[in-house]
Amino acid sequence: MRAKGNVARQSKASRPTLRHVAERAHVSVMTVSNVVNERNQFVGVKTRERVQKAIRELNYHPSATSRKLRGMQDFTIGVVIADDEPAFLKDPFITEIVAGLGNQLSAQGYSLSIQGVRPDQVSKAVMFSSVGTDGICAILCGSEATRRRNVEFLLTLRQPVVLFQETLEIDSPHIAVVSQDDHEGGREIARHVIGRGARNLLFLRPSMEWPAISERCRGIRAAIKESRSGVRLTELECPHEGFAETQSALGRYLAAGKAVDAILGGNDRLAIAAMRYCQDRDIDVPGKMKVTGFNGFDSWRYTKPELTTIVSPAHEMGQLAGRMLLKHLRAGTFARRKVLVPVRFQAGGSA
Amino acid sequence: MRAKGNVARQSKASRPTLRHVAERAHVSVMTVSNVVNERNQFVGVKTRERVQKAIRELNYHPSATSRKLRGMQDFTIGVVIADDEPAFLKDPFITEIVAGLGNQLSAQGYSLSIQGVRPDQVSKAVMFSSVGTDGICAILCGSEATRRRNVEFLLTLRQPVVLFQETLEIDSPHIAVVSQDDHEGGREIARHVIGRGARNLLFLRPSMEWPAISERCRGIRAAIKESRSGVRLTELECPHEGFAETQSALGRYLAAGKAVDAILGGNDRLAIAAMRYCQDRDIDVPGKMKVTGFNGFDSWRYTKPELTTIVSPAHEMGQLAGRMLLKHLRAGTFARRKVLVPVRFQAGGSA
DNA sequence: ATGAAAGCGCTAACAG
DNA sequence: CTGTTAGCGCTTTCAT
Repeated sequence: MRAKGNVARQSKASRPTLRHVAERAHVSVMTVSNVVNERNQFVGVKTRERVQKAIRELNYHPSATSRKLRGMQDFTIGVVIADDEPAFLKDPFITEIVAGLGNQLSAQGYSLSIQGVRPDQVSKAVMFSSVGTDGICAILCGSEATRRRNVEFLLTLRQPVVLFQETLEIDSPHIAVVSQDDHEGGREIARHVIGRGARNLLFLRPSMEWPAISERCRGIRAAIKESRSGVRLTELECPHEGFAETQSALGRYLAAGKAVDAILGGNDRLAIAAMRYCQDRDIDVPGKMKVTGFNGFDSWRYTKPELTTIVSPAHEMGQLAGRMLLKHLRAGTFARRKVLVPVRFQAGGSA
Repeated sequence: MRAKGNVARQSKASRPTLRHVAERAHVSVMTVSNVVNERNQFVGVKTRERVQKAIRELNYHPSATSRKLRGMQDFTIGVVIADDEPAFLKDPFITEIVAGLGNQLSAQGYSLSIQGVRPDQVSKAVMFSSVGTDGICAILCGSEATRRRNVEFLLTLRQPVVLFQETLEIDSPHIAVVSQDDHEGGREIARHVIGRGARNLLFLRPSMEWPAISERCRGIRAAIKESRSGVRLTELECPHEGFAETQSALGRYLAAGKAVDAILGGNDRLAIAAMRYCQDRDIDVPGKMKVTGFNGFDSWRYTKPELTTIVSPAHEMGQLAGRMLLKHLRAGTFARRKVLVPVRFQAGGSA
């Protein structure tokens, strides 16, 4: 199937190749290749100009796929985001990671391929049905068993993998984990509210299991233990993480007469829902009820009083993952298989 | 360079190929290929089992790159997001589009490649340095001249292109534009505040030029014209779109003694910044000052009173773009080159 | 039902 | 400086 003359059909089949350029410039394909790749030492000035002219006239763009096959490198990193909802980029924590990763990779000539997928469908993702990446980043969620299974699967790909916020113990030299210090974040935030007199804490967690959430909760427990006071903690699961659902779950809990003087949101969205719920019922924040969030990116500013929260280094985490992956591609191994990035406590008026 | 024995080096070089599987199963590569692609009619049952065993044992995964080259199709759509800031996925409008697109493409066996890039660097994006996509989606911004140049460039790629929210007139059968009805959205929101008595409107626009913002502004002007009243509109540019910067720009404007009774945010973030500014200075919202946003996804719920805003169909726009692109890949042309998706006015308490 | 050959577009290695 | 050869991993076509 040859090109159909000069009608610019918009299809791969009709895109010019090195050979077309070579014929047009009356040189060999190799010379064109040399020009395209700026190996100027190997090409005479006049020849180069002729070739460049042909390239322009034919509107030649090299085929990434051929280069990849020939070079046995894909110059692509794949990102899989496990999520139950189709809006897999809703969480700013995730978008910051992806943006950081993407920027880092672009700067090094790599592409980013991205896919959102249900936690139980990871191994069936289009991204893995055939492999066109040099390395993988994954943000997993779901039960330990599900995550374990997905990690095992990723290992079969024979590519370096960076996981975010994963707490499973993994014993492979080709899997690294990048996390923020959620434990310390939880500890700091609990210490803060306890220091301000709170005694009955309520932790709001999304129904979907994210390992990071459990870490935050463990941090809170650690702070309670350290305080040696009679502080109590209850966990409340908020189905679907939606605004209205969160508020009605909270409403049911409070209506049952349970004493609560601090609500610790597993993330900012949960915290804001709770705060608005209180304010709508004239429960003074922070007077009667302290409210804290987690992973403040922008939304902590949206409320009045501003949200006391933990600022996440998500963008840096993405960049870091990119650097680690590319380094593994060169070195064949990860220098560090576990990296913990510090978080920052940020006081607002809500607690 | 052969594989290095049985040590599982984690590199492309050592990944098993069809040939390895074929040797192990004592069949030809073609037979393995047939098994992998489930062309069961061409393979005997016993042979198939032997091959599957070899595949499992060697941990074979087909090479996407080879398939792409051989099939002259990349099964990949590229998304370029022009943005001045590195956090190119910060805007939920964009993430919803990307998620919608990604979901649609995955469902059809396509991958999504994504890159954020400065508006004046689009043509230098890694994504285009060599072409490994079948089609392109672009969210452009910047001046008309810049966008025009970028569109021209995209045309040289000889691929179908879907642009979001683009207002330039483009005359190519291979470029389609998907937009939400920003004009109507602006009109509705202005009509609303005017109906409630506002006479001096202030439109907050981000300093980066987005065509959609201009559309919203035009819609506002249209509503003012229709109202046949002495309503006045001023535009205020908010540098960097940041919270503090927006507030100080607004502060400077109001301090100059200009009369304003309604602030129309070009997007929700700007609106929320303005609303918080007013509330901190005891300017009653909506009593003394009406405030409206645009593109409410979640954050409209974060404020008290809740934000009156326009709900964007961004996810659907992404899905739609995906369908259009894949259809072009089959049909060689776009059925419609301009699609306008309706928006929905959503009343809150802020206006 | 199975296999051999050819070639997708590109580049490393070498020959002139 | 320029050209020829071979081959990356896969699938289409044709032969057995």
